[in-house]
Amino acid sequence: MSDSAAEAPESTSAPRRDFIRELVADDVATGRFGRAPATRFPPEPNGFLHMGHAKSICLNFGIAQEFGGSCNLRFDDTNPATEDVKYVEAIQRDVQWLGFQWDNLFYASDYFEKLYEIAESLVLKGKAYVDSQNEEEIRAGRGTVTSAGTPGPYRDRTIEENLDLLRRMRAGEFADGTHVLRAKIDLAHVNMIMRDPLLIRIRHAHHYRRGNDWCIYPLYDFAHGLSDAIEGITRSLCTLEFKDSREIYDWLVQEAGFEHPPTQIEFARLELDYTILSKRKLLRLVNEGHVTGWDDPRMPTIAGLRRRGVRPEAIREFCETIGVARKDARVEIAAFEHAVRNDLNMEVPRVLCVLNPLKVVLTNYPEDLVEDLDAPSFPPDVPKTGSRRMPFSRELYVDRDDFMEDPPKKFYRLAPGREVRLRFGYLITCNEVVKNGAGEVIELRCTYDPATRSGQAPDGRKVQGTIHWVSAAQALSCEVRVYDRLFSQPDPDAVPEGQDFISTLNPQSLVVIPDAKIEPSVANDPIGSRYQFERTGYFMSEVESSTPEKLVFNRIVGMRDSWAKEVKRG
RNA sequence: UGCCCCUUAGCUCAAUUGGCAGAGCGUCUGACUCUGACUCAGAAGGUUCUAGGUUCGAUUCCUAGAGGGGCAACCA
Repeated sequence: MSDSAAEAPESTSAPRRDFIRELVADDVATGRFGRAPATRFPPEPNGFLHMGHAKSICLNFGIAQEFGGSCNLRFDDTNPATEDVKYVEAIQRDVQWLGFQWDNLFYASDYFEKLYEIAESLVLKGKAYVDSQNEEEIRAGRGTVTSAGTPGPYRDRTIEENLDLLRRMRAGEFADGTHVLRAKIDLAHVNMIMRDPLLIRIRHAHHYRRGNDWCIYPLYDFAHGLSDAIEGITRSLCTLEFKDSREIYDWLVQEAGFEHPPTQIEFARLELDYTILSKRKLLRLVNEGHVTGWDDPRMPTIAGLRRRGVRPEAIREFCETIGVARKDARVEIAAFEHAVRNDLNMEVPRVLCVLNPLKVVLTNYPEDLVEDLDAPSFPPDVPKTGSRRMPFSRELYVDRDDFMEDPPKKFYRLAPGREVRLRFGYLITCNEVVKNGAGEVIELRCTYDPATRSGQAPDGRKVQGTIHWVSAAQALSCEVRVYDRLFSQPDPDAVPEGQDFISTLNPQSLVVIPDAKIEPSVANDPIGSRYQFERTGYFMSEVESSTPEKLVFNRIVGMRDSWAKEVKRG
């Protein structure tokens, strides 16, 4: 102990400290809890995990890792009406996919007996009573934020009577809603939550885990802190809206007699531009068919992001950059997209894919020649190696966006009389524009310079533009699903009276391109492979619907596009 | 109308606890480039919500006010 300073070596790369980590570091330094830091991630299994949960997961599990503590996964399954085993399974899969492993897997529903014992002990101490008023009467008796509540007629029942009633509640003698167990605190308390909060209610319902063997269900305020205490949690991290619950949390763990009980710390929940992070609202999107399911690639759920192609590394990095504070936070989607690109940039191979094909015929290229061009799969600044062969021939496809008949001056792609470089290939010049009867451009007739196979002109002339292409005969047809933000405005809830977030759904959030053309080298890659389609974005072959015969790709995120900004500016 | 929380750059967060207000993202410029990507360099951007007070000195402490948010489910 004399050399305690040596036990806490200074880290050269100290993790970013937020106010919670400061507290935990202090706990460790002072030995406040007499045990290692212990956290928990406590979802209710009534929906899929989303980015907001990811923030909480990274915080709780991250603290455990950084401070040599532990983190439990606990299902707060105290409401039989909303919960389901399918959510339990999805949540476990998502937490692990994010890269975290819990020290213990617990269920609040396993604590029902212990919680009941605590309830009896509260009754015995005169700290809780059975109230037999109905819901309306209880609400009326609670008063309002500006006026005190008034005691109901059952508040002064004897301990014996309360104990008898509570036991009979448990035995299933009473119907739903006839009785409720309440803490006996203060009906005039300034904190509404402390006005004799409800502890236990009767629910003759099927619980996905307990079946029908239990009929009195603890409410959140009663179950949560005591569950934390039972598990030996030190710091119970939750979001800001539970601030007022802290008082009942402390009251209960103290009345229940826990030594060095956990304490609650609140932080701001995450809000992200152009999407919604509320299980209730996401459930509505699913139920009303606005999306295909919880794992629709447009959903901000972990399952949706995974299916879209986002890697867990990107989510973790994002959670680190947004930090933790007590201020309501709405984060720009650009910050998330940056994290996604930043992660993928260093990891995935490059490939050429033409989303909106426009035929190019090289009039001076031999009719039946097919060359094999060597194309490195990574740019020089990515420390990975590998290359593939790209067939090159007389008929190619380029992207319609890369041609303008009457280009503005800063457009340095293809246009009549202009020369561009085909990525990994030759320099070509557009000589002729072929149109159909409707005046639409349907083909470009170009010439290539045979001396430029290296991509360089021997005479040293410079071309500014390099565009992507595929060889028409060898290219694979594929479906590309271009996903965009789910909502059309940063705050989907900011709507006029009488409307709700559904009205702000972005009708362009999914654009399906049924017949894009991709280079043939990807033909035998496993489904679920990620790529950068050069100059276009990051994509992953769709796990649910891609087949070797018909490849389907999800767009994970587009490239940063300064030309698009230029165009937008006019 | 009561109690509680929050307010620092466009956004998210820092500021060694009272000592010259910084970073990442975004924006703009430029360099580099066979991706208008990446990378690199630089710039713009601040009445630290406001008004008082304490102090040699306040983003930090105190008072009042403004704005935003939470609390009156037998949800979590």
